[in-house]
Amino acid sequence: MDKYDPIEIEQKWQKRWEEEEAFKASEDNLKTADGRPRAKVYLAEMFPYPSGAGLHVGHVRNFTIVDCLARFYRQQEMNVLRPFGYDTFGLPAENYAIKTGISPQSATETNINNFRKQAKRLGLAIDWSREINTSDPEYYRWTQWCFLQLYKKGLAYRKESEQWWCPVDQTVLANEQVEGGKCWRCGSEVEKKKMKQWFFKITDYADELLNDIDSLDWPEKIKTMQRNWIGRSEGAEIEFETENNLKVKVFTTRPDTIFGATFLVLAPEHPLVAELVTDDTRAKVESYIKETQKKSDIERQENKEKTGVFTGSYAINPATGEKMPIWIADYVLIGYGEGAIMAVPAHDDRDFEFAEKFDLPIKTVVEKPEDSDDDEKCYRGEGKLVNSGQFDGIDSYDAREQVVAWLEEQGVGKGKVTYKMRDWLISRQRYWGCPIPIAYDKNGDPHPIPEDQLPVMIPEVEDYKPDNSGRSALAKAKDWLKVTIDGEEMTRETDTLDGYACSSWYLWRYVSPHDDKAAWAPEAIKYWAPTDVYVGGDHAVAHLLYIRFWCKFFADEGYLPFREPVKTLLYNGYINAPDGKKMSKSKGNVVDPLDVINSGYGADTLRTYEMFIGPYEQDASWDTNSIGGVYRFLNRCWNLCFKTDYTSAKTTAIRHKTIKRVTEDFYRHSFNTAVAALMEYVNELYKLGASQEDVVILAKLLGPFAPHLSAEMLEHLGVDEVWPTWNEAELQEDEVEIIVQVNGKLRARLKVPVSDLEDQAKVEALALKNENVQNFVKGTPKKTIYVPKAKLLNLVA
RNA sequence: GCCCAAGUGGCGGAAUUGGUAUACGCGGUGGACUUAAAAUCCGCUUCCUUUACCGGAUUAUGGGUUCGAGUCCCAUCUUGGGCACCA
Repeated sequence: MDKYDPIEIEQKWQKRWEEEEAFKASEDNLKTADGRPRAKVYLAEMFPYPSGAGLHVGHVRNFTIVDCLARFYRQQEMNVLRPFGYDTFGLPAENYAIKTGISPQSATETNINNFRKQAKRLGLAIDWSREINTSDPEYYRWTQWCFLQLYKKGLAYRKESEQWWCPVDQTVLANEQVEGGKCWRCGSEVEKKKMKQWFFKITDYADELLNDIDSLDWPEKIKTMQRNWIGRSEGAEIEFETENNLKVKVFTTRPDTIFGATFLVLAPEHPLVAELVTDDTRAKVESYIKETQKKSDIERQENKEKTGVFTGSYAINPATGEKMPIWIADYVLIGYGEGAIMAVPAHDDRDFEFAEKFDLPIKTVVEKPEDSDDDEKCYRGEGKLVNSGQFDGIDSYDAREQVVAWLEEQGVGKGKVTYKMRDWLISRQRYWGCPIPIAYDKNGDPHPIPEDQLPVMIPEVEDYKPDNSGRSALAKAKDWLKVTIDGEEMTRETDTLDGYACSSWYLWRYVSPHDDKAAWAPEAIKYWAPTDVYVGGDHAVAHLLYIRFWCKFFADEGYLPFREPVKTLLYNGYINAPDGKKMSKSKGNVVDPLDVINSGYGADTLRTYEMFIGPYEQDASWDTNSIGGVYRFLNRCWNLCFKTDYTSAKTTAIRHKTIKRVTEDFYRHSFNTAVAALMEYVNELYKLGASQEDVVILAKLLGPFAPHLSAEMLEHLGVDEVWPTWNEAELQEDEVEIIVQVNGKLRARLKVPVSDLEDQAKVEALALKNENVQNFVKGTPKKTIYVPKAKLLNLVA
């Protein structure tokens, strides 16, 4: 070989790694070759959905981040688990089946084979013996087992309610899957539909899910989104009695303002509306409710002009004894709190707007402090209470607790915490998902499928289309529908589980992927889990909240010895097309990573380029020119090893400096600057000449980014891959450069021997002798600041 | 509307704790090699002034703290993200 040939080198090493099963992980691998203990590290990317289009440059970035870390830790002689799998249930495969008649099972298999082949071309340090696939019965058997554990504890339950329904995908959606009133997958406007559906009771864990966010080493952005999603509000539930002796419960975060509550507002869907409406208001109320139902949720959100009607009934304010008219309005949402509010127009924008429009009384009960610069008509802040009976003069913030205690004494209210987060809707009226392991008896009551009858297999059908009755294509498998439990004939559930259920536990399956006795083996989970570093660029709320929920649940059940599944989360950015737009087939601006490899650049160049493109957490645009620069860099590395005679140049300091920079950059996940440091190192070696030791270090440091080239170089040099260490003492050059500033502006650079660095008098004298420095100082400086650590002298003239 | 993050050359970006702003790469440009081109190698490349040195300006804008500010503080502008009638 007289030229760097990435294709040849990569084929050679990929074949060898495959034959040697080089990245097989074992929990018995506890000691290094020379007997030192190995620490474990468990790394994973968010496993991909294997689409027919194959690998995308975004996958490459995601996988390479994990791979760089995995190889870095391997080279540091740690015991690394770096598995891989496929998230295969979902609509694309099913829609493809409806269109072509090719079964999702078979399409998925084709896609996985293609994906695996492509992933292997990247030279990933994966333990391929642990590959998992969520639509494999060996896997979803345990997804069903997980469901049954939740069911046993009452955390999987069935409830009839209004649900988001996607008319195009013909299935219900979880709240987390509705984005701005549209389906997360197909983008069509969702509707509300009343259906009996399965839920997971994630709200039982709301408090813990919220509190534990603080302790996570996750990006602040994700943590904030999760906090907002859970949306905890502290306040009170207050009961208002109506004139016809009905009780209306409301939720408020401002019980301190109860003396200012002048009317009640109920959501149009509120169950008490029918009883509150009077004969002379009935027509108006009914037409308003009808109008509201017709309006889509998007319209309701967009048009914030307040609308509403009076029911004709009154309630009594328990604090003041005053009569309060009861209204209905669509700005009050049925799904939050009690679906009803006490309106305090003086201190709430929405209530204020409503009161102005419908001419309802506005009563001030919180005094705006004199120094407040709030000039809104309606004061929302804190202040002294007024017009509030025995609470007058108390600060509104302190009054909250006192008012609640007082209401409690009278039996009309109590403190309450409310969350925006709802329970997780998991039923999907689709074929290509994990069947819910439930059957119904003659009365329609649900029974769990016994664990020894798992898995509930997905039946083969001819036609994958859901019918418009709201049932999945599973309903067409007539024989499959029948099941006998305890001698009783029953009918199977035809809904399948939300795909997010399947991905809520896969990180634990990886530790014992072929175990047929348990979802995960207790010893293996204790050794490997939790996941040390998890890398992905999607699912900030849904998936990343669900795995936390399941983790806490299974910890409570004694199956997991930890309560958070992921220690460090790296949230990587997208790679956009060269024009800065999202890559998409329709725009024709997609860069295919396999094309990049096959064009002659090879996987090492692709990997290194994607790590060099910018900070991993930022979006980046593909640059066809820049990748050439990375290829040139790897060429120069190859040349230093295979085409250059070694010299005895003085490179010790730069070599140690480079080891330090690259190592520290890995610890702070600054991959782009680590590559830059290696580039600088190579440039220096080209200038000064390289010793064999210099090239050995280069080969080792290159390992995480360009593993094939690194392996080729190490083999040639006859050394192992063990990560090098640096010596602080070797970092010092003989001579150092001292920056001389006058009034903070750079005026000279002085070369002094290292031994003089701490000698301020000597450095100062030398600086003052400098002609250019004298031009600005003109005599003796007024003041001198010397910072040897920064190699900087500042003279104040 | 509310909350958060970010603004650095022609471009992607670097500067880890307040201490040499513009590392590294792209692009551009000059040279070597070559009959020629590609590839490769060696320079230069923030802007203004200058043959050059020296000098001046510059991290969105305006102020402030400091011997010293891209970094800290205040205000303004712009961009991106999240939330959005959640009582």
